[in-house]
Formats: sequence, structure tokens, C-alpha cells
Amino acid sequence: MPQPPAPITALTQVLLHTPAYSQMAGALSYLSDAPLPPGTLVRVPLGQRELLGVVWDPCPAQATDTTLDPARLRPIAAALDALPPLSASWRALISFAASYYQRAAGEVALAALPPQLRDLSSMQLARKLKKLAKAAAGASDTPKNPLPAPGANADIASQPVVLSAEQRQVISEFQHNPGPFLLFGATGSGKTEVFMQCTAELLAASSDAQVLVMVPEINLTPQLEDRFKARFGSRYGFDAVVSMHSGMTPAQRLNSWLAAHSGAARIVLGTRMAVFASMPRLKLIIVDEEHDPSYKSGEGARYSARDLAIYRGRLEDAKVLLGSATPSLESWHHSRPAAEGGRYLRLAMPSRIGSGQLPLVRRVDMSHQPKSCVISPPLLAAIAQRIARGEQSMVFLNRRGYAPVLQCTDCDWKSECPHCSAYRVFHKIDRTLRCHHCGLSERVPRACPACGNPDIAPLGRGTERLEELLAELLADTRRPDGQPVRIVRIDADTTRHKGALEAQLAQVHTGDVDVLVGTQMIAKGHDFRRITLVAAVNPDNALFSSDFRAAERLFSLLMQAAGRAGRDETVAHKSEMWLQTFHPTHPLYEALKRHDYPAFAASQLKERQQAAMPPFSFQALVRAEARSQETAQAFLNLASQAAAGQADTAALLAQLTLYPAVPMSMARIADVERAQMLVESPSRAVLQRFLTAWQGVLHSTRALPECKGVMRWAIDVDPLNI
DNA sequence: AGCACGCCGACT
DNA sequence: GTCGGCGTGCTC
Repeated sequence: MPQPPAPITALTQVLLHTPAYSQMAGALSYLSDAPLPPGTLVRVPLGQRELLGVVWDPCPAQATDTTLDPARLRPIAAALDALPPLSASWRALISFAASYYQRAAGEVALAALPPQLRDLSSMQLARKLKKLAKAAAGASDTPKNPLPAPGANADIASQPVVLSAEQRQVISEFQHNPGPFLLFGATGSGKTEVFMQCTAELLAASSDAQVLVMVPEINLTPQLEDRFKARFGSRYGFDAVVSMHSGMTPAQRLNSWLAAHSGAARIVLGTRMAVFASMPRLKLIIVDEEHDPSYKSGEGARYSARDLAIYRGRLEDAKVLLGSATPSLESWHHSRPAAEGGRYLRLAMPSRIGSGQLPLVRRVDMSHQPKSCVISPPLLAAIAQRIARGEQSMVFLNRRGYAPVLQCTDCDWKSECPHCSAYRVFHKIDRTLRCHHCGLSERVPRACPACGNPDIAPLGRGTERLEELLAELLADTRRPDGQPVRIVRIDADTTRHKGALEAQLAQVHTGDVDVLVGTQMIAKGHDFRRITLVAAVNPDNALFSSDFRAAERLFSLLMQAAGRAGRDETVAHKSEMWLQTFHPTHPLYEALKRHDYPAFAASQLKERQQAAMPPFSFQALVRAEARSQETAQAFLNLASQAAAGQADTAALLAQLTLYPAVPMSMARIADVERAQMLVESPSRAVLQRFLTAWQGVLHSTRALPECKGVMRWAIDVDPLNI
């Protein structure tokens, strides 16, 4: 009997979740019966395990790799060929992100896929896809509303929308330019409406176009989803709008991902992870609140979803629209006039919708107020006045808990955390001392643990104490209906349980609340119609911070907070933003008073340019963790020295600066010491080349006996916190 | 990253 | 006598 012909065994490159070090950084070679197109999802054996992988584009270096014994290659276990392969531009995005952020492509690729995909058989997948296709076909067969005329202002949900002149202008610019765009719009200027108009525009332009909309926080997705579903649901099907964020269950995430990948989802709303969503017909990416630091990932590949959105737009030939009332200085700089080298088109909407005005900013000079008062008499009077008028106030303090430190009145004892370089915060509500970094929580001691003195006193104040203080100060104030004042506090402690934030916000909306106390979390996104006073109790801290981005963040936060006041035009004319400060004439507050972001940005950019800081230089941070600070620093310093001893890294040293290793601002968390080293260059390309070449040096340095205690290290490209 | 293999302390 | 700690090493 003649043997059947041997199956054609094609060499296939597969990307797996393998780490960047060892010899497994790139794709691994497998055999398959038939050549599989790149982008196909496969299951392959690796050692004892079977892993999900992505067929990758064969790279020339790999093809000539002779170190691999062909006899030891293993075949692919299964191809998930029910799923269309991931597109070339998706693969290019993954490759770019991996190389730019100095991680393994496999790690980035697999992290971008829904985890559920790993334990689904090809058949289960096929079944799911069929169901999705059916739902999508059903929706498009029965359009509920006729197509609007191109460029029409009519709301698709059949409520006519009246656009402001500024909105119409911006939309027209959007239509006639390729972008990327930076929409610089005041709070309340109607940015979301512009986003929806631009979305409508592109969805109507082609029958299968997809739009990606990103927001910084999970909290903001439900309300955005509601708005987009209300607007587009009846036309494209309610299933055509899906969300993607880490708060979803694995099953939900898989469904959204499949909907996006198959094209059934026309609009994907999500947090930073959504930038990697597979969207074969992507035509528009919107990044709302583009300045928000949440777009930068803090672990794994430390990517910036905003920056990747720009890159992805170019790859996919999709328009990119960034929006903010206080753009990041990077984006602002990129949107300078093209003649000066700007690459984004800046679109401005300086006015609030209707007759709404921006709140009047009032500064209270705390050096002229009673010593160590928390709420100054004029601010208190203003709040009381609001209450008497039946209006609401919002008071901010970016510290939760009762007091940030507990101190013995006799000896030097303070409530330090034994495991972190931080104080434990006093939470009066359950009489605990809690470390906000490692989570250690203990009952407050009855007496000083050091000297036995029973007098231990809270030092400083958090939201809990502020709430208590306000309750005392306003005890005799009455609402118009004669009832006592109602105060509610919203911070991470009061919103721990699911749905708690929504419930508390609803309370504010219905008007049951007169004074809202909270941390920054109440400054973001939520519309409170009846708030006419917003107060920042103690914003000065950030003014003289060692972090060069602190001012930018403070300005943005205060601007956003100010935007919470007077959203309703019937109260806008009397709305106020109060700042309690010891530096009332500080340029940041002067600019804020005028609501003048451009002036603030100009002065910041000038400073950055003079000091050669981003966006006029490019930075990367190497962070190391070890049991001792010395070990962590030694590793970094040794790796720095070794860079001079290797040809490819040494050649670049003249064009960049390697600073000495220093402890991180939070040097110790949970008994782990952390150090960091800054690498800076005027050239992004040089920095990139250096980091790529330096990776190997870092790995071999880590293997040195004097670096034995190094637990882990990571590179953070374009770090936000230095 | 996982998951093996491998060599030393307190328990059914 | 085993169970289990996590130190090295390998996976196409």
C-alpha cells in the first residue's frame, strides 16, 4: 500500500503571551497543515500548556533563524477559523505599541483580546458569531427611521437639535479636514453633541463604518452609553452600541469584542483598553477629556490610549477627534498653527450653550482669615446664602478620611504605616487607621503606642472631617422649607459598593442635598443643574509640587470643578467658584479667574521650553522594586554604567541624559522599596533606539549577583508622574 | 508568564 | 515517613 501523501506543513509564526526577556520575545514557530493567514487566532502547545495565540506576519529575521531544530517544531493544536483574522492595521497597532512601550508584542496582543476567548472552542465561537450576525442582520433590515439628509442637524431620535453657531462651525471644519482634531471646548459648550454629530456624519457616510468613543473613567460610560443609544439605537439597533471597560463581566466583554470585531457594533464606547478593540471598519476615534491621566496605563504595557488613538487613526485612515476644556499641554502644543509646526487642527468652542455663563471665580486670601480656619467666614456665608435660596453647593478636598495623620500631643509619635513611607489616615467612621497604599487597617489605639499618653489628636483634615465641620457650622442654617441642612459626602469610601455612586448622585439631582462634600471624583462629568457654588478648600498644595505636571493637573481639575457650577442657564449668572488660597495672585489662579486656558498653557509651555521638559523633550522612566532601596538603586545605576560599555547604547549617550537613580516619591509600599531613573532626550527617535538597545543591558544587569534582590523592573515611556 | 523539577522543614 | 516552601530552568 502506498503511503498517503504527507500533509503540507507550513511554517507559521505565532504570537503568545510570553515575556519580553529570554529568547521568546518574538513570535514562535509552529507547523500547520495549511498556511494560515496572519491575524488568525490559534491554540498552540507550549510546554505542558495549550495557549491562545495570534498568527503573526512572518518576519525576515525569524525566517533565517537557524538556531531552531526543525524536527522539534510542534503543530498548531487548533485554528479558530470561524473568526475573521485580525486585520493588518490591528496587527500594526499592536506591533507599534509593543515596540514603543518596550514590551513583548505577544503580551500586548493577548492583553488586547477578551480573556474569555482563551477558553472557547472553535465551535462555541462559531455559534456565538452566528447569533451575533443574525441580530445584526435583523437590525439593519428594519431601519426604524429614514436616513437624514447628509449634514442635517436633525436628531436621529427625531428630537430636533439646535446647534450653536460654534458647534456648526466646528462640525463644518471636521467635515472638510482630515484631522487629527483637538476640540477645545469650554465646559457646557456642547462637546458631546458635536461628538454625536460627527459620529452620525461618519456612520451615515458608509453603511458599515464604525466609530470608537473613549472616556477616561468607567463611571462615565453608562451615561454616555445611554446618550448614544438614545441617539443612534433606533436607527442602527440598540445592539450596535457596545461598551468596553474593565468593569464588565468576562461574558459581556467577549460579546462586545465579538460585536466590534465582526462589524455588528457600529459604535464602541470604552475606557483606554478600547483603543485596542478590533474594529475592521473604523472611521472615527473620539477621545473625550483627552487630558485625563487615566488614558495612561499604569501597569503592563504603559501605553497612552490617547497617543495610540492618534497613531491608529493614521494606520486605519480614520479621523481622530480629541476633546477637552483643558487640553494636555502636549495636545495643545501639537495643535499650534500648522505654520509653526502644529500637526493637529485646533477647533474652538469658547462659549457655553444658550445664555449660560462661566462661573465667577472668587479667591479668598487665607492669610487674612482667622488662623487655621478650614472654611473661611466669607465662604461659609456664601454657602449659607445658597442654602437659604434653595441652591446647592459643592465643596472639594482632595483627601479622604477624617485626618491624614494622627499625632501624639506629648511625644513625636505619628501614625506612620509600618510597611509604607506614608502616614495611615484616621477614619473616624469606624475608628480605624488605614494606609491608603498597602491597605493595612487597624483600630485606632486608645493611647499613644510610643509613650502611653492617651491624648492623640488628628492632624490636618479630610473629607470626613470637612463634612463634620460643615454640619456644625451650618447647624442653625435652614433650607427655604424650614428643614435642617442636608449634607452628603461622595468619595471612594462612600462609593465602595456597586451602585452607591449612582444612588448618591441621584440624591443630589433630586435636590435632597444642599451641600455636597467630596474628592475630585465629583468634579468629573456629572451634570448638577442646581449647583451655584463650587469651592476648593485647599488647592495650594499642587502649586509648589516637585512634579512639573502638578500645575497642569490642578488647573484642569479646578476648571472642571468650576464647570460643575451653573450648568443650568437659569442659575448660571449667579454661579461662583471659590478658591481658598495663601497665594491669591498666583498666575495659575489669575488665569483661572479669567477662564483663560490659552494664557495658562502659553505660560506653562514657555516654562517647559526653557527647562527643556516635555513636550520639548522626551522622557522614559525605569522603575525598579527591591527589598532595599540600595539594591533597587544599585541595579539602575549599574545598568546606567553598563550602557556606556556597550557599543549601540554608548553611541546614543551623547544625545540623551541618564539621571542618577532616586527613590520614588512614594519610596516604600507594602515593604517594597521603589527607585527610578529618568532618561531624557530632545529626540524621540534617539530615546526609542536607546531603550530598545538598553533592554538587553538591563536584563543582564538584573542577573548580576549584586542585583539579586531586585524583584521587578519596568520601563515607562512618556511617564506622567515623575 | 506558567509550570515543571528539585531539594530542605513541620505535620496527618 | 509525606506535604509544601519557592529557587532555577525551559517552553517553538
